[in-house]
Amino acid sequence: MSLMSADVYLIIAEKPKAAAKIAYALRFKKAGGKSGVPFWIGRLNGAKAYIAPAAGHLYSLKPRSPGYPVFEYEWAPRYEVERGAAYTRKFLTLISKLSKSATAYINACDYDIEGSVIGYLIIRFLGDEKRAYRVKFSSLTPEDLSAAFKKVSPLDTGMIEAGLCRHELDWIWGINVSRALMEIFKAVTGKRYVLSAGRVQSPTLMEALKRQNERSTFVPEIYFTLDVWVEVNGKKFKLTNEFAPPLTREDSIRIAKYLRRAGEAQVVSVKEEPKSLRPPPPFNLPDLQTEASRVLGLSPSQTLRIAEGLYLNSLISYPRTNSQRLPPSLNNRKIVEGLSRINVYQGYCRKILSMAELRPASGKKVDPAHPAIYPTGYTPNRKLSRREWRLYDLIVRRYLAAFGPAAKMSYTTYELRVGDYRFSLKGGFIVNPGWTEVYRFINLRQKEVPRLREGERISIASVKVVRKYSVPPPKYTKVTLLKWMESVDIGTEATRADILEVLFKRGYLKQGSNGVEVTELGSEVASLLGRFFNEIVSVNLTRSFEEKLEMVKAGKMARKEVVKEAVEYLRPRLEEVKDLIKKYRSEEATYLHEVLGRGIKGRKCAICGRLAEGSTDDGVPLCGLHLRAYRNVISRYSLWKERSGVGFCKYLRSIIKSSKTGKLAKEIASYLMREC
DNA sequence: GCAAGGTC
Repeated sequence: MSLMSADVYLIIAEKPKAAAKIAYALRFKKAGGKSGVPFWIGRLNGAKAYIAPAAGHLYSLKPRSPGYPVFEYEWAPRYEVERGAAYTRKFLTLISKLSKSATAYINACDYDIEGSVIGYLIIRFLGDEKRAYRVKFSSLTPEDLSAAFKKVSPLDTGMIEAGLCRHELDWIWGINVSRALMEIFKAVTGKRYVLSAGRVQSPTLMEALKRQNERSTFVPEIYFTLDVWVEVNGKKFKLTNEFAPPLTREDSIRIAKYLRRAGEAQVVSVKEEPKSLRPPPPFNLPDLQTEASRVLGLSPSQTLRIAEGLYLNSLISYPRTNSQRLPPSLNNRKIVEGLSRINVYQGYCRKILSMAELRPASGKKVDPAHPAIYPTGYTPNRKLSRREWRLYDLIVRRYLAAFGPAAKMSYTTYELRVGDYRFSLKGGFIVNPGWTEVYRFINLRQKEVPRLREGERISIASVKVVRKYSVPPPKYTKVTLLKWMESVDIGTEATRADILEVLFKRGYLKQGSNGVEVTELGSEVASLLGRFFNEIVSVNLTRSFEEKLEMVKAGKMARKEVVKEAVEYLRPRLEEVKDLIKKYRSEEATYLHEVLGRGIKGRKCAICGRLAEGSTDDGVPLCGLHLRAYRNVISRYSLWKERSGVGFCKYLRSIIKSSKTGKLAKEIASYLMREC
């Protein structure tokens, strides 16, 4: 549809930077900004028009009552509801002022469900829903934007309803379950303490706990293999075994004897091949967070915060993006020229500028609203802090690398054999560092190998039987947990790092020696949630939200109906928790203690004192986790006996000594050692 | 105070 004639239009953008791009596309002029919020004036459809920015959500859901269950809420300005949201007030003030002379409203926020809600609420509270339009664009380029404004639509009711529904569902689940947790905590400990649960944070906590439990009850497998070294011209090289490890000690000794007796290996084939390593695509936020952690040791949330600062200083593009592609319209030559004014990049920039065409590498990930992260080419007009500079440097180098030539390596692979046993020896060197010259955070592995001919025989210097242990799954770090969230598609680019920090703030997670640890509180909260609100610890809650929201968007289900379903689901569970708490208070019942794992009634774990869930073969009571560790310790022994021939007591001593064995498994082994 | 989602 085209716009109806109106005297004055008010165009709402999602944020100041987007407003500026819309203004540029529509040739509007910047005005005001005295309040700290810029706006633009121009003409649209022959009539006067304003463009005013929001700053993301300006409204938020607010509870109508304390306590729980609570299903009464209303939309209110964010500065009234949230601490630290005072800055949103000036945005509302400006829009409200401009709205007085406006007679029609255009929602020009990002074309997704949140953008639909952001614009809609502003129009609902400060404008007029009945004289409102929506523009739809897939990028913020002048072409897309001016086309979008030539073909405006009525308000996108489906998207708005789906968006409102998402907010309401997250709110009623999150607020109610959080309040229930706090009430349980108070009943048990007598203390007030802030606890929380939510569709994204709780499955993440659960995942961290699951991994921790796997590790703490882990008992390694033992196996045996061979280390074979050859000697060429006085230099020793370790061979790679191209056969499955023999596993048992007995077989390994037998093969070792055979190899020693043979004394030499024959070169079966020689392969020399060039390998070319293409440059990586420019950063999206998850890639930037991963690399900033690896190279600079920054946490994902620190990276986002610093990147936001660089963005607000116009040094880099919008960082909350999932795209690994640069837009074709981007003037890369101009950006590289800009960067060449910074000394450290000058040499490499010159190389790039001498190329006839600048073609950046690009990845598979796309983002409808924003391109990959790139430097704007402006030089910093203030001194950057050390961290800012290092992150900026990482982004610039990654961007420049995208234009660079491939890195060239030369690899040599020898295939060797001794009888039926096959080995290989590989090495390589850099022919041309290519893009790694500028993105120097990559260490191309160079390894020296001797010069050998096919058919040549070389002497075996040594053969050793080595004992190996399998390793537990790795501890999560902030980065790998964030990647897990990404892999199961919960949270968004903009929120994942913050939600992780919430888990730390609540005291559910803490930074351990080389990764994330779940605290006692974290694991108790997780077990409470699993007992009373099982859905909230699973990623399936997000999946079911997505299905419902799709239906709301398509008009197949009403928002009210979806919300009602959630209320009907939650209400009885919340009442149940409330009743249990009452019972606990009035009758001194021990149930909540039990739920919290500090039971009074019943048998207790012989090792940690928690309520027992089972017992050993000799009838010793154990809690759930120690029972799991016990089963692992017992069941692993047959394999150890088969492969190494050790007796049970020696086995226990070995697993107690091994760094691979989990803490609880060690406790069980120590307990069992009493029989030795 | 509590969610998750935007962004200064």
